[in-house]
Amino acid sequence: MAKRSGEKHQVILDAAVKTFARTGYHRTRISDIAGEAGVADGTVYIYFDNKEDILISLFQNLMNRFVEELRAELAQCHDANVKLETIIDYHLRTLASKPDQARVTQIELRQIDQDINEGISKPLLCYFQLIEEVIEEGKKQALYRQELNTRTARKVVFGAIDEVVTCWVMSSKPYPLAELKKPVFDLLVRGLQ
Amino acid sequence: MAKRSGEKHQVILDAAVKTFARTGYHRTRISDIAGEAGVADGTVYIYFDNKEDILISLFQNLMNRFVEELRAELAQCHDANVKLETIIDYHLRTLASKPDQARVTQIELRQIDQDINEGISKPLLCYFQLIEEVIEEGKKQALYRQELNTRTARKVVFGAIDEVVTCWVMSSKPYPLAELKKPVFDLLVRGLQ
Amino acid sequence: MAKRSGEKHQVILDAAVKTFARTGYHRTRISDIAGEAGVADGTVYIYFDNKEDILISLFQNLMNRFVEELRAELAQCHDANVKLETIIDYHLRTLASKPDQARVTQIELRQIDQDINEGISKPLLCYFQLIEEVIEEGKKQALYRQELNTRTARKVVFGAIDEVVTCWVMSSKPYPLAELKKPVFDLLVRGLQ
Amino acid sequence: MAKRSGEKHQVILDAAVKTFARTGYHRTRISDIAGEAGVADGTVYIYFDNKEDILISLFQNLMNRFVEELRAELAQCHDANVKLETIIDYHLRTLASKPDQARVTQIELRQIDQDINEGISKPLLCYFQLIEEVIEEGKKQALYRQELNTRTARKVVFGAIDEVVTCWVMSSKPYPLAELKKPVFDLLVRGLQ
DNA sequence: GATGAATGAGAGTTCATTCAT
DNA sequence: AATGAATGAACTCTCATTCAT
Repeated sequence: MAKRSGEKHQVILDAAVKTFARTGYHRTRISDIAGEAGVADGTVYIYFDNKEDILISLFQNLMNRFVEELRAELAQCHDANVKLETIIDYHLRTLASKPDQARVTQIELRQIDQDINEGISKPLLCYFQLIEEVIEEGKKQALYRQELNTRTARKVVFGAIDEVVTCWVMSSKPYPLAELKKPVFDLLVRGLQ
Repeated sequence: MAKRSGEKHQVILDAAVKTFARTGYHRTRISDIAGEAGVADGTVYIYFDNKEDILISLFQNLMNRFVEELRAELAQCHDANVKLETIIDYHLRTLASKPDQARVTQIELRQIDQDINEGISKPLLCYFQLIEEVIEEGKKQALYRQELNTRTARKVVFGAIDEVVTCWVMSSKPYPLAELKKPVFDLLVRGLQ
Repeated sequence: MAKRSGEKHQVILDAAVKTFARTGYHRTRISDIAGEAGVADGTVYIYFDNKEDILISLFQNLMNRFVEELRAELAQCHDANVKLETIIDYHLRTLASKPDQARVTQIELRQIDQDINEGISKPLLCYFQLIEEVIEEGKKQALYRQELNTRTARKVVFGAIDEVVTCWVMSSKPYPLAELKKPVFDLLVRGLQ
Repeated sequence: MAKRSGEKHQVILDAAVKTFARTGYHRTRISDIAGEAGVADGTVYIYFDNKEDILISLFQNLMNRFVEELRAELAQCHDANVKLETIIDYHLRTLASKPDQARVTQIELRQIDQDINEGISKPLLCYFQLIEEVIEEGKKQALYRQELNTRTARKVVFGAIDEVVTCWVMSSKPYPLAELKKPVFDLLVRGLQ
């Protein structure tokens, strides 16, 4: 059984983000993470069940904070369009500021059988839920078409943002991700109307 | 080094799709593929350099045919909107009809370091190119906004379709993927206008 | 090095018998014993040098008490046949009443390199000595054949009892071990005469 | 799945006997066996499932041949006493001539959870069966007491022989094991009468 | 004396890849 | 071209033992 708290827990998690981003999930050995964290190999197993557990814990940590903070930002606006803009802005801004985490989220995380793993799908579903709520709100506010299928719309919205981030992560030349907020928002909001 | 043709080449490729889809790329052993193909383990190495090469060849095969056929269909229409609809329709239709390939494309393929691997990115860029051409055409036909950033728009379009397919692949309950063509098209076309 | 007495010493020993009997020596972790004893892992090492030391201490404890008590019972009879009967009776009775100890004695103890380990062989030799004394006595009392090789006879006697106990320990269906005293005694005593 | 035949199979088995006898089962590493056999570590796993499987295969091999040959020898005598003598003689002679196998049988084999492992118990039960048949025969021939409990008698007989061999294996000074045949037989046959 | 987090050596096992046939 | 037995590097995970508190 793995301990879910403690200082070392976080140290290992931080080392894992760095190492996964640099080396890739499958090429990363437990000893790489342990070395980066400055602990013994065995110590990793005090805090995590195995390598996959580290990656999932990582993602859960990130996503929980992500959704929480995003919800807080959304609470401050009432217009669905503003909320949509906030989602896009927050999503891009957050990942742009943490390239290592972005890489892990966009690339390494997909190295796991996602269908089986509810450790990944559950936190993600929270985010999906959030997007769908905003779309529903837009429909109620008569900003978006009534015949819009909320679930499909959510897939389009998330898919669009996700692809924009993935391209940014994979790009060999760096460019400001946040600047894509406006064109993406323009496109999506018109699509929903 | 590796022989790129021959009857067995295709037999092995077919076996690989099936096995990757069923077991997942990393959990699939060369001997599994060889067994499914009815050849000896060593024979696989006559036709492919290594395991990764199989996955990439698979994808190149699929994408080459995909882009080729799509280009043929697009050649028959002139209106950019119709072309966009054709892209979405063809994309969804093709993957819906070949669930194993869909799974490999959406899930297993992402298990490889994509940034390094131009074997994956090149065929994909052809498809991206195709989408961008259609968007450009729509701008020329004054169907789409002139200030639209073509590259960003392409990301939104591809991201949307890709996510729709991924959700379908990951879904535990089967549903008709092709039916999502209309709502996705409606959303994207309005976004572009 | 290790403290050989104290209340915790016995607590740990008791926990070890239980755990070895349940899980087997090699599959038992120090932390299992510590957990069962309600002490910290490190505490075990205050009282014992290592895992093997626990098993040996266990055996020495048991055998010392065993031989001591058996000697006391034997002191009360003079006829060698009665003494032999007492040995068999006591051996079977003792182990029958303590199944955990029986399992450790018959099975787990044999998981150690016995030839090297005088911690095991010494207490055992005391018991062997005891048996040989009784056989010698029987020869002096003209109950047993003069040409009997005492050492070989002892091996037969001990081997017979030991095997009977082992079979009982390994049996899936429980049965009364003590009832085997009479047939075993009958067989052995005739053999010695 | 492990192959049960082939030249290497036997080579590995021979190397395992030697290594187990020299180093002890638990201290023997797969690489030790592989090295002794002159094959790669991985090759061992083509022929055996794991380390335990090697030990068990070893024992099954030995016991099958043991029981088979013993049955052949017994077929040539009709008197139960002669048969009993043959059993003891064959048992001692066989193990005396193969000290490595004797050590594995008497010591290393007991390092495995015997109760769970029918790979060990089944071949052993064949031998037990054989002994019991001879005792039954002796009762029918009116050589042995009618009230003798066959099962208990078998335990005494086997336990006696087994202990004699164990003592011989553990002895620091070598001595001729076969010479113990006569005293052991004398003792057991009188016991049975 | 007691704790229990941390250690790190160690071994079993897997499987992509090779190559003699 | 085809085979498949053999290879051996690679890596995860365990757990007895230590030691700072």
